[in-house]
Amino acid sequence: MDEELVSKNNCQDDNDEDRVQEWETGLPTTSDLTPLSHHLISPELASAFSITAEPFQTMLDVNRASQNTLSNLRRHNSGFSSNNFKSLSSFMEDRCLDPEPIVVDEEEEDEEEGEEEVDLGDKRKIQSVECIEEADSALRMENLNDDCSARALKRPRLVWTPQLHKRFVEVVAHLGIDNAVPKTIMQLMNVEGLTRENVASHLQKYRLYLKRINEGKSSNDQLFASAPVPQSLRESSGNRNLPPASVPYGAPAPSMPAAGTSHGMPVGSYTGFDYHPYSMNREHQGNWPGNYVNLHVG
DNA sequence: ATATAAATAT
DNA sequence: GATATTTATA
Repeated sequence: MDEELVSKNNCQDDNDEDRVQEWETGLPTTSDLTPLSHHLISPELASAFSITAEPFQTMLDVNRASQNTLSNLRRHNSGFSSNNFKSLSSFMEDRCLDPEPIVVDEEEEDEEEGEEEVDLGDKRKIQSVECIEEADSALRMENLNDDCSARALKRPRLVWTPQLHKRFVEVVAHLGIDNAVPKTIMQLMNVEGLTRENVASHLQKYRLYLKRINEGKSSNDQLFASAPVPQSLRESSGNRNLPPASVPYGAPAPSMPAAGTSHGMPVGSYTGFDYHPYSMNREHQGNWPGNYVNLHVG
């Protein structure tokens, strides 16, 4: 008897999904919308009425706001059919022409020590975070540089989406382990907003992962074991072109996580490096907010 | 899983 | 001695 109910619900979901899709297709694309840089009133008028203009918003801000909205929605509808969100997420994925690496504001992570202090005098340097926009940018350039550099200081926690990680792996493979150092990796990944320390941190984990794999091998293999990346992709010296979008990996011994090969999840998702059978990881359920996307590769 | 600090290396 | 990399902690 439950089945009937379930199928009914499914129908309902399908209907909803259709309608949402219909709704989505009717929406204007980003290019149709008023540019973020466009001011609704002229500066003169604004100052005449002592209206202070809102700080310039980049796509990053917009995306972040959208993420917050989504996560809030999700929180308030805990049992809600995730289809709707998937739909929404894909919507964002489709529409955002200026993708950013997904970041997430830390919230539930600050259990210990309630001292976080507002960041002041932070020596964190924003190395030429180009707020790229190939389009007409002459005007906003000035605003952008102020605002971006100022805003970039806070930098929420980076989430290594499958896409990002894939890119990372590709670049590392392309460089070869000798040249794969944080700065170079970062540059070749060419992902806006990605910092060197982001990469360094990830690289540390990745190396540990590689080590684990190689330890599992017989000592005989140990010689070549240092390179679980196909030789076709390895280059010892200069950087040529990046590997073509999807790399045909020859034989990743224990499934390489470059594409999603994890646990029960939909293909394409990625919760970390899966250490084959025995993983020291648990707590794998909760954290996958469903916001992926936004790899912007150059 | 990430970020950051501390220790080294260029 | 600044800047980048690696390692250790938070």
